[in-house]
Amino acid sequence: MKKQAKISNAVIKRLPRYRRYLKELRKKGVDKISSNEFSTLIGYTASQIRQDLNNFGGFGQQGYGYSVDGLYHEISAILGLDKQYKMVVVGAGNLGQAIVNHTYYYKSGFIVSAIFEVNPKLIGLRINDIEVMDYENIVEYVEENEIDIGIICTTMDAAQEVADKLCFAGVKGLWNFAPVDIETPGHVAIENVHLTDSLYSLAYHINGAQEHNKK
Amino acid sequence: MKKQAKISNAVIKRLPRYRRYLKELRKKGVDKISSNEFSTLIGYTASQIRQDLNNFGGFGQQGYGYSVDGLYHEISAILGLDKQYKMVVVGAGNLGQAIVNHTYYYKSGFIVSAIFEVNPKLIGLRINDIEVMDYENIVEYVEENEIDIGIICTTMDAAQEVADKLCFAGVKGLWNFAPVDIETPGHVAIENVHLTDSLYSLAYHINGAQEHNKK
DNA sequence: TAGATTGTTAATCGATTAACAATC
DNA sequence: TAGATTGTTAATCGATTAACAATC
Repeated sequence: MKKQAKISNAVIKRLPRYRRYLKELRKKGVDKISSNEFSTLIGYTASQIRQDLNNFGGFGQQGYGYSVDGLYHEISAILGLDKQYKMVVVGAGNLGQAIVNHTYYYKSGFIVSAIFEVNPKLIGLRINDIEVMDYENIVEYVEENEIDIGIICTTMDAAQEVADKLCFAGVKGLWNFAPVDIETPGHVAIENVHLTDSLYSLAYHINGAQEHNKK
Repeated sequence: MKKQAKISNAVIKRLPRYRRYLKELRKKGVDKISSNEFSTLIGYTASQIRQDLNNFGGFGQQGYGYSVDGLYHEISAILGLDKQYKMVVVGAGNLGQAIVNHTYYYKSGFIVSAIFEVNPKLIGLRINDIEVMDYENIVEYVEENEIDIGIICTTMDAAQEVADKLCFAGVKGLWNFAPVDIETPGHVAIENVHLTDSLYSLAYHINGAQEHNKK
């Protein structure tokens, strides 16, 4: 088995977008699409689309294009969306609750199996029919239930310690919403979502662009 | 006034991170920092730090380094965080509510002044002391109150129409959480936050990397 | 002044785009 | 077969890193 060259993160970050557009096309009953047609729709160059897809294999057919349904399933498989993931949320605040609901609605393969909290007033409650458990028991739970993903919705201060515990307990990935950059051992994937940073870059674009001239 | 070269989005996206680290340093009472020390801390090369900052002006002092407090304020100003922003949230579901709370806690300059909904059961309620209003009245409200930012927490189907209305009513930027790519006229800034895409790229990193060999 | 560290130019690296041969 | 469109190599572009002169 030939070792494949590492695929750049820029490519990976485009895959979910390809998939979204393919899903829509599929819903509309479109059978095939050429890289040129796809380019017009999605806003990447046709060249980039072909390059991106060819990182994973030749999914198209010369003279014809790409099968919408076929490509949709290929990309889903590449992303690992043909598998199931067991997740725990840490922090039952507003954001934690929203994530529970959000994923509940949209992501069939991503199952939130428990929520962990330190606040005794919240422990024992059910959010979206998922139990809020005592943070004390998190390691035991994650180990026993073979949890894949930990979702960190804690304060900034607690985040790294929570991450360390989750990694120790054996999760394969962390989805971090706390406003710090979480560090994980090399074998644990990490996706930092910095909502505040996102809002700040929006603020820049609203008014910053023309005001900061050098000299 | 010399026209400045356009600053790449890669640079802009790093600014909030610089600011976060500077804020921490400031809290710890650190007065000055060299690009080398900052590099160790933040994980960018010293060269990149100096390049990034010099897009906006010479904030450092040769032989000394950068003033933590000074740089913190400079970056804040570049991002436009010395200004206030009036915002409306569209969609009072879980995500909308979480955003209201989230920004309420963290962002002093970003004020949510109303939430808009189509569901009559929610209209009239108060979330975090902010009124939930009828979506029917959104254009009038945004115009009269000179709202700067619209936050879209609707379904995929409604998102673009909501965006169009907000742009028509005069917002300067949109923060979109619906899982579609929103289009705006050139003068309206747009920041798409695709949480689902983020989760999917995490899934890829959990298991995808080694399984998709070509041929 | 000597040492340190920036600001800035030059070199390198990586990602995107263009071109075209392969092939359906 | 001829036309279309991919897969892939080559060219370009932009972003990052290295090097060093300027200067505090």
